[in-house]
Amino acid sequence: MPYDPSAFPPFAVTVDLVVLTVRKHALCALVVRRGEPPFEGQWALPGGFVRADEDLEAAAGRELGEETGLRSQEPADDAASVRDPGAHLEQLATYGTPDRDPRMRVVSVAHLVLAPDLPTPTPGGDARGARWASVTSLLASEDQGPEDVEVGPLAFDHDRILADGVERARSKIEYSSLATAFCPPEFTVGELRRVYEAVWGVALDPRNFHRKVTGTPGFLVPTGGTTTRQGGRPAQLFRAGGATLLNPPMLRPEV
Amino acid sequence: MPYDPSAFPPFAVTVDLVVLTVRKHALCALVVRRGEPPFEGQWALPGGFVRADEDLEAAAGRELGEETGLRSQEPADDAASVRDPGAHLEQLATYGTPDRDPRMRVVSVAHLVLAPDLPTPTPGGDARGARWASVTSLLASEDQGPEDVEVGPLAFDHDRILADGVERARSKIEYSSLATAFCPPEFTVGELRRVYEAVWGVALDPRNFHRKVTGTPGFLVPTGGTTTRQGGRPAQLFRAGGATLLNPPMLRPEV
DNA sequence: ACAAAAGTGTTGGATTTACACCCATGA
DNA sequence: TCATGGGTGTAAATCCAACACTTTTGT
Repeated sequence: MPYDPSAFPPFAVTVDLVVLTVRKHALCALVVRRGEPPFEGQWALPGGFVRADEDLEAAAGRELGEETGLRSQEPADDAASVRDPGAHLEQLATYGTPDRDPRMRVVSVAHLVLAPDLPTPTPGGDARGARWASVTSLLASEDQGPEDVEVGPLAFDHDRILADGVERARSKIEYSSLATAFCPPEFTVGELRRVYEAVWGVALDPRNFHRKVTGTPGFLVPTGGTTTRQGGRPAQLFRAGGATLLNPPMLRPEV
Repeated sequence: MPYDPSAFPPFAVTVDLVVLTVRKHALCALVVRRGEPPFEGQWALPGGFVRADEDLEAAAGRELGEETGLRSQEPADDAASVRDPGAHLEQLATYGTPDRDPRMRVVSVAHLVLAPDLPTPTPGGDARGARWASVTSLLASEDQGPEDVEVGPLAFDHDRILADGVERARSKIEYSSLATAFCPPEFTVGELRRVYEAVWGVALDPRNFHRKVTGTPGFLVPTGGTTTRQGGRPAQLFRAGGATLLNPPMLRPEV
């Protein structure tokens, strides 16, 4: 088939963001309220158009900064991760069903962001209404009654994008050190365990968990400090080590 | 930021295919020779434009059929998998670096296809020049000398897309039953083992492999027949069972 | 003293690995 | 009979789940 650059069908390309964090022992996602039709007033995932000369990942990072003030840090530049609450960013999947946007043909490249709990309850930036909502309430709203009435079904196909992102996060922390992206720069083993418990929605044995993560070489490096911010006996503080793969993987208990 | 549908930057959206199969104990990818500039005469991954009213996965399936005559079979319709050599198709990733195509801004949604070894050595269809090339020769051509001079570096960023697809296939057969997609409808345990060995490039213990795959409930279902097409003692024939997840996973030996 | 969270030790069961050994066919 | 691949048995090493038990703080 000969290639005719002037005859390609025109598409709009956007990035949508599944921004996840752990707050109060629950997995939460960032949602924004739409200011214009379609789906005006409804909640949606943050996102926006890719600019004409902008890389996809750069567009996702830009939108992330505009909505939350976060900065993604994929290649961890030296000690930048200490002074700045960075976040993990990766491409999730692309959604391009012809009628997913009633106005025009839009292909959206969704990205997944894992961020530590932010000091600001409501993320700042130029976002109109933005809030954290627990993913259980967001994902349950399709089938069951309105558990959290404030956020109904999300706009467009964002419920599915969110579900895909949550599933990706749940499976990826099994075999990688990605769960540390939910933690502040320095954290305890117990705090890391509560991340796993929140993301998976299960209870883990603290003793076995401790042995597992401290026994994997390169996964955690002790900083020397301790803290009692969780109460009880002082706990050692750790930073994420260089190891990005967790082998053997963390085992997710049966549901 | 107000939404102006008439002002979005125009993008071309394509699908590119990483079609993998196992031939003669080697993992091979389908490549086509480009007939026009840019990269005229160079080899590339098969692909093409997404039509104005076409789903992304449908576009990938259509291109697959045009290039190979294969049909994807994601939702395995009853016994269709028996009479037709189906193939596994899934979305891989999206590539949209601004200058990846010198002519215009092109965002390509790459898909991964795993297919059984086809009876036709050179895939038919409307493809000009199409051939299978071993991924080791394709991926080695960047660094080392031209091991297989006929296929040099691939056009555009297709070397990277291919590498991502191969890595996805290698990791996914660890914990899923996806390796059966490389096999004909009925196959032996030894044939399945040779798929793993070709994809991973390692040797596996035939006895332990046999116990592992036959001992996982729902993974393989015996058809009752036997074959001696590999020589030696007749081997039982199996079909892929309903189980799509392999737990505990197949362990990939250290390299 | 007590509660709470952090850690260590130990034991039984499951899984993996390595390899000895037997089975059924074609040449 | 021999080569070839298919398949079963078994013992050592390893890994994981469960839980008793000790440590160190705040109240």
